[in-house]
Amino acid sequence: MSDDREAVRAWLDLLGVSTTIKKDVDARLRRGFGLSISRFDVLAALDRAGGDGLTAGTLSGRLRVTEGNTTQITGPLIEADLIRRTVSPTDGRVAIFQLSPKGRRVFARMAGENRRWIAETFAALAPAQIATLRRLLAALKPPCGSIEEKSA
Amino acid sequence: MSDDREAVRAWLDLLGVSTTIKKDVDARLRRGFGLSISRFDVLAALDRAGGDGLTAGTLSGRLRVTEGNTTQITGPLIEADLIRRTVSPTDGRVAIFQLSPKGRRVFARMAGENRRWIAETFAALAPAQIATLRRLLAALKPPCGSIEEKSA
DNA sequence: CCTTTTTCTTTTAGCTCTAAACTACTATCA
DNA sequence: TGATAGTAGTTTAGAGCTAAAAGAAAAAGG
Repeated sequence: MSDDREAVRAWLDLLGVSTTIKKDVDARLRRGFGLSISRFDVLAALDRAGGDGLTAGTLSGRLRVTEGNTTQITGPLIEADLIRRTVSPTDGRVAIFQLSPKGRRVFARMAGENRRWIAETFAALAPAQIATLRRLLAALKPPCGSIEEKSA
Repeated sequence: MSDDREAVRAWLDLLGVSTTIKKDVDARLRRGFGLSISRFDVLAALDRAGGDGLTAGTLSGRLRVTEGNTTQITGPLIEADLIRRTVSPTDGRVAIFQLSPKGRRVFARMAGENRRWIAETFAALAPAQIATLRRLLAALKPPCGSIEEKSA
């Protein structure tokens, strides 16, 4: 009963903190680089995937968004030559997204700044506390865990 | 350095968990009551505020959204007679939003269900762990804290 | 008073996201 | 092969959000 209310409070705290930090990160990325956090996430996923890039479906899975959204969000990034879109040579249905050289450079700068900002935000917690936080969050995660994707 | 990366991982965990839970809550509220989480939040804020309701500005502050968004989100709720909008008798610029009797009934049912769902989600954590989580989140909060509003 | 400034809210344009309909290509199997 | 079924992406309509411009009422200053 009373535990239920504490759970709700924890949920509101969790949502509030993540929303606030997300808005802050988004504002910083826009001011500093003219790119939203959503577009930054695309660059991050492709950078992490390496030179082969990702298919539209896999990219959508990594970003946890629908494929329709991926189509939309990649458009302006292609326009700006930050990423490139090609069709798979082995399957004409499959779109492959890769970072362009310019995209790789831009992402490197963004990622560095972003890491500093996040570190500042989390400086209020000691390393051991961050570890504890991650452990608690992991316990909450199962319902969304284990999303399988094929790479390339 | 390495701490920076741990902070980034913690941030990604935090955002991922809250996004996943939020989507789940939103889907449940839509299926069960035909209202989005955003609209539910409006009802919750007005319920909590009591019979006098809240001004548009205060409501926006509580929901942490812009006033433009409040104007938009309240429209369909007024249409459905879940809330009512009146103009302050003492200041013609001020809009006052209040729960309608129907809105109060609907919110009571929604809140009960919602509390159960949240409790289930957080059942993976013991009460002491939930307390720890809240403490850690509170430490992260300062940048967004202390938003003052006048009620009624 | 009457103008000017300030405050509160709404409107507008645009971004992010989803669900569902649609298109295009591939795989199956008779 | 050639119809049919399945899979990968795109398009579209609409919700939720923001920033900035616009509107309306109140407060301030001469």
